[in-house]
Amino acid sequence: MPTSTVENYLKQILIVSLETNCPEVPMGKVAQGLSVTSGTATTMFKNLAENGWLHYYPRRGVRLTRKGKALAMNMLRRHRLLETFLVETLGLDWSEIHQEAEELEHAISEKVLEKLDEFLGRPRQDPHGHPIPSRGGVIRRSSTQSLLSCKAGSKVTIESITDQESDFLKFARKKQLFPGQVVSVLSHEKLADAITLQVGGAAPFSLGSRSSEKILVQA
Amino acid sequence: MPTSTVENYLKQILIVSLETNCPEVPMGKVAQGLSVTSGTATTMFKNLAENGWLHYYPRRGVRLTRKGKALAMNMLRRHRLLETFLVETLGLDWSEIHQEAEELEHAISEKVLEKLDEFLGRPRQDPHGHPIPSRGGVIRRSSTQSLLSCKAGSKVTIESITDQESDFLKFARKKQLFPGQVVSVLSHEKLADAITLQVGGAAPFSLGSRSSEKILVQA
DNA sequence: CAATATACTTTGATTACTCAAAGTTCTCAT
DNA sequence: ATGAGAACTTTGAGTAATCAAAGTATATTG
Repeated sequence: MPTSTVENYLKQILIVSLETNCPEVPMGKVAQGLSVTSGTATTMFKNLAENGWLHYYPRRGVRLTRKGKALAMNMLRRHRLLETFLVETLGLDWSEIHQEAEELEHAISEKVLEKLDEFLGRPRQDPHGHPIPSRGGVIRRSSTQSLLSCKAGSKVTIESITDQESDFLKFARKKQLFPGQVVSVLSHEKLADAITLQVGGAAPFSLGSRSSEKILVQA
Repeated sequence: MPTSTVENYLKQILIVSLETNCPEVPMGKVAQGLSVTSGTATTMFKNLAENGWLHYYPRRGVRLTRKGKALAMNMLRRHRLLETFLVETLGLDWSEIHQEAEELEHAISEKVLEKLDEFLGRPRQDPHGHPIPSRGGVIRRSSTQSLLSCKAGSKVTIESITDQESDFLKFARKKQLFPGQVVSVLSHEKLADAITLQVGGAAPFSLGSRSSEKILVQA
């Protein structure tokens, strides 16, 4: 039985590999994502490799085994179903659910998870717009296009917000940036590192590249 | 911030002290309840005392401080609200919820707990018939009368089942022994250590003293 | 190609638990 | 009041996870 620390490492590795579209993940990204020192992550990687969760290529990175990926996918499923429950059923705010789910995902059993999935009506995506893996670990491929890659004059639909920071999410909601919303790109100044948007009839506003990268869209 | 181990020790101490109606709890009962060796519990007690959760009287036992009791009550509240949720909302079976709640109670935040309480309609008791402490840590006094103390010919109402063992709970349900049920005591043979009951129109059956002690009733 | 910077690994120590087994104190029945 | 047994404490050792700091390999850049 994996400890919750093991679960966290594997989930983080999966998240990075989904983000970068590359199955091999460097040590540093994982350590940073989990807020541990690089030495700690190295030690843990050797441990995880010994237990068959991943392959460890020193100074190069890690790659999840089938077993490791299955567990990581399951963690993502737990996390996203719990987030959905917290928003849909209990009425918590979009911006405060990440940390809550982060704790609960290690405590919920497979049986309860199944009942919860059923209770929620087997949702396909969480409140951030992220796809929820199926019980078998299959996940819908996310859009590769972010607001940053949109041309001036285009009109796109928000698919998801790939950031868990409460402050950013609060800001996004205030500006009506959430899954399903239609956004007009008024201008895109590559050199100024800024993109100007309009959502619905509200006043136009600008986002820098850091922020617009976090918003995935569909044409 | 207390670890979940600390939470478990304090909750166990509270449970024993409620059961025995005595605020001072001997080491052994706690160690046994938590399935740890007596040495482990002793070490932990010193630690808990140092951190102000309880008073430790060597070779005599422990007594929760105000702070310790507050946390323990809160754990009981979490546990019982979660059990209620698992049965009422998700439809899990009465007999399988204890272990599930045991894990979740350490992971749920105060905020989510509040929302859950509201969602459930602020229930006063859990599926086993145990009172749910209020947010302030107030708890309804449980009945001191068990089936064991009932005379032949009496007719009583079940208040609660004070056992978490899945097998016993399954048996109890099969025999229609659950909170709210009315039971007739047909005979009570002190020497034979047996009590014979009838619930509704079903066939009478007998319980030993171990079992009948676990069923609290109101006249 | 050497110097440096970056990314990673190793080492030694710490914290929060846990157990087994040896040692101590207390109680109570003779 | 004493000696046996129960209940408790102490001791020594182990596991899982962590960090800081020192060490090593690799890439980049002048």
